[in-house]
Amino acid sequence: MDHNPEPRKTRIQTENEARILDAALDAFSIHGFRGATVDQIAEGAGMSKPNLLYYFRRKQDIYEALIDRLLDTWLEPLESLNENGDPIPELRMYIRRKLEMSRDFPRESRLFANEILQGAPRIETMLETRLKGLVDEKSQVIAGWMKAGRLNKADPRHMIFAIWSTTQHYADFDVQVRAVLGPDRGGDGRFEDAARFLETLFLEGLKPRA
Amino acid sequence: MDHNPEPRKTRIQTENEARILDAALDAFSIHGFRGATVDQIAEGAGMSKPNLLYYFRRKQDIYEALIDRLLDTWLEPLESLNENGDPIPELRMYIRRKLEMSRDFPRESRLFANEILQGAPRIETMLETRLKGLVDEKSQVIAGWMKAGRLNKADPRHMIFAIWSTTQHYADFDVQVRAVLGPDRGGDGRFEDAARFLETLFLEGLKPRA
DNA sequence: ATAGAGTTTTATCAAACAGTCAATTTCCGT
DNA sequence: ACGGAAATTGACTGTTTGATAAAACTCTAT
Repeated sequence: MDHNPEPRKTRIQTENEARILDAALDAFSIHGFRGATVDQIAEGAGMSKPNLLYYFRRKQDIYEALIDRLLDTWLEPLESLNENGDPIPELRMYIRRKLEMSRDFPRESRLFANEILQGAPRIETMLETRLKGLVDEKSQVIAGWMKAGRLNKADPRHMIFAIWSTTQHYADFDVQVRAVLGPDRGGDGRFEDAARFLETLFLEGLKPRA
Repeated sequence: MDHNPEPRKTRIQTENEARILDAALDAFSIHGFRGATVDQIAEGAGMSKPNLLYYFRRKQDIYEALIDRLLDTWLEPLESLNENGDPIPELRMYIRRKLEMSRDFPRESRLFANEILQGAPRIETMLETRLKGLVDEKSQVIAGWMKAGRLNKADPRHMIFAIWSTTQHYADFDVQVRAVLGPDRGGDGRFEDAARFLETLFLEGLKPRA
């Protein structure tokens, strides 16, 4: 019995949905849900507004499709934090991967930032269930490492916040970062400089050993 | 000669402008410039839209007034970083004050975040001049401390980014922070927990001395 | 108390907005 | 090549939005 007659997608449908989501990512990541317009997205996707609305009936449907697609990718680095690995390389890896995501998917990062800034009206439930669940789980792992003396004792949850904020900063506040660094240091090398700094910060801290 | 006949403000004018700016801060900090509406601000300020536009002729004028008022307050903590003080207490103080600003002025922080997220079209020049100038100056101070062996060697500019991002995270991503911490740890104590963690992170790092 | 500046409201506008509809055109398996 | 499904379009609707004009009202200094 075919109880889930998932309508198979045509070539054109697949292509156009991809074009729409890409253009919508441009718009929503900069202006947020309310600030972005359907006309703007349609123009970015190279099609008329009615045609766009043939694929996504409401503006909100586009937005939700984007958020859904984003979540798995976004949480994957934390999910793959391995309890049985060495704490230091595990942490180093996590920071590096989060920073790479800021470099490679800045629009996705900004979309997420915009949603949270606006009070996360559309993903609040997900924050309280899936995200909280994941952080709770990984906090236990980190707390275990700390108890075993393999990491300095500190609040694991705030540690995760610190990794999120420092790495996502290079996507969300990119304009500011580049303005402050100037043309010389603000080029492509800024992510390597950031990686070096964050490794020092998170592992060694700033106070000399004395 | 009175070449700048600054029109002195009446009582009503002073009161109403304050009410408008307060309501506008609510709206712009959540929805950004495009997403916030004049009607919404007028309602928040408890007056009709034409009345509001009697005080600020264009929506953009309200926004710019807010940004102007914000900037001095926002940069003050970094400005007061004292070259002649001890590096460790100076850093500790700077982090603490930035965190207090996130706690006491979350709307202002979100307004700023929204502006940067949107590519900072209205303050780009200021970022490249005033902000860059200040960061350049204070980076020299920090670099001096590092050269003297009073701080671990690291990129001062990225160090400032790290302090900005970690502290502002508690204002800009407040919804997420509270969702992840849950009702028990997400209460008013979260800023003290954050302060403790950030002090450990920035001074000691996470790798045990061993 | 009153004149004039300062304030508020009613009515209104054109543009931008999300979304609909019927008619047309394109695509694609047979 | 053809028929039906899929895709596209232009014309349109009702609403929201930023902004204006003019008339009516209120405050305050004299």
